[in-house]
Amino acid sequence: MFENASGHFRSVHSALKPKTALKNEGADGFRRYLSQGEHLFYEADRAVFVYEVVFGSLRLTRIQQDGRRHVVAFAFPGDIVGLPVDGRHSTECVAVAPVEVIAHRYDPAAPPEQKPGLHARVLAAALEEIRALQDHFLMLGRRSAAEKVAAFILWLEHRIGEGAGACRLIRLSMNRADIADHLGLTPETVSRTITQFRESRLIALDGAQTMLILDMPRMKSVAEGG
Amino acid sequence: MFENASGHFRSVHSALKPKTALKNEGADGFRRYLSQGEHLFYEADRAVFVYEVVFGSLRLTRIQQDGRRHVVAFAFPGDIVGLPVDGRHSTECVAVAPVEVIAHRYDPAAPPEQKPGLHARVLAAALEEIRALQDHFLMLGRRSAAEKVAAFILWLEHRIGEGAGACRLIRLSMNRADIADHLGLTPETVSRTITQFRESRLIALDGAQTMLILDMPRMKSVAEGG
DNA sequence: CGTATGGTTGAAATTTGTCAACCATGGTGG
DNA sequence: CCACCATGGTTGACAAATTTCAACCATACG
Repeated sequence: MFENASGHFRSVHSALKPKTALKNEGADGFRRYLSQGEHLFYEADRAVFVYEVVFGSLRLTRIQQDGRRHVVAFAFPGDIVGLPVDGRHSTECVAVAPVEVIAHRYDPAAPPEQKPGLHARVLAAALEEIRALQDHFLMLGRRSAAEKVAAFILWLEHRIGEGAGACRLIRLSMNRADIADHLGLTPETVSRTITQFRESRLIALDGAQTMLILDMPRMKSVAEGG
Repeated sequence: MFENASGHFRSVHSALKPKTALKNEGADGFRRYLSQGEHLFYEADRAVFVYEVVFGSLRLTRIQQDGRRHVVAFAFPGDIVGLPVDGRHSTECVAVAPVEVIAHRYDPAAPPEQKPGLHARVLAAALEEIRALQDHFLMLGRRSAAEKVAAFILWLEHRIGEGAGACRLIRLSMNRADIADHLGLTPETVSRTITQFRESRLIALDGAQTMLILDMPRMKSVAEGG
């Protein structure tokens, strides 16, 4: 259950900056801290704020009538999430790891002169997100499971990869089901594909969440269907 | 070949409004006319204008290194295409039917006060496009070919459907390969699926490009995996 | 009327999904 | 401090769906 998440991150940060978060509630640029599993917002919520991710990982999800879920995107530090469509959020947003965001009160209908800096950033974020979504299409379109998973690993590496000697280290904050719902695969297929990558020494794993890319060039070639 | 497209639409419009198109070249709000197969812009072109579609159908495509193609979107009257990312077009844009657009000189970095109306419209278009792309994800994610094609037909109906007695008429301006590359399927699978729909009296066809939806409720239920 | 393009159909092969069982890990409670 | 349990992850065998490759048909245009 989400509710019993350890919360140690949250307590740390809440302890450090609780007054900021509380006293600025409703104002501009205040911070919010989420522990794993907590919602930042829900689909169809009235959108009052946009959020700048400072720390952690978020998952943006849309759910269909029949219950099927689609993970539209993952967000990492530097991203802006919560762009409104017709004044509402078009996805739900959940922390998949402890998160810190800055909330900015934002109304796309308001005159841009009012907050020129924020307005420009939101527009840039929107245009950038369009490209990211288009990139994601190339990932979902007629591609094999191996190509999809390799492309996803490379994208993650690009966003949150850490150096590790000659290799690159990725800490996966999302689980296999999240990845599957992002790539249009089943968790079983994702798992099998990762196993194949491990058996062919493309990657190494330490537990399920820590991945080491052993051979970047080959990973790139797999992602491109080589 | 694109080059030998009939051009009769173009000639009509060029004959009617050639001076407007020419004398306003470089200015704001001038019109452009394209015949089938002509490019409005190419991927990675420097983006100087955004285009408001007045008439016709456009196809937005991204191409991968290995030559595989993805149809990111189709655009119809009322849409705005050509939103820049980092000052460049992120897709190529081709007319799949004769097209009329209004070109607006647009620089996202310019102060919004300069063209408040256009700026607001572009932002709204960007936010709307994000939702449309997210919707499209639900279409590409783990869904059967029948669900994808049905959802696409319903979307087309919503955008360009015409009344036809109790039924709804759609004039498909794109070919089967375009649809396939949009849905992440092969042209053969698209064709087979449409044939099934016809055989089960969900739709009727007049040639390959004119489709009549005979049973909207059932079409909706197929799109949702019913 | 012939040709080219796009569309359709068929049969076989491949991939992925499904269902089920099993394993690993980490947090909880004894 | 250790055992247990729950969750998520992995693996296997089978079924289902889609792709592939090939041939054939229809339509529009020269």
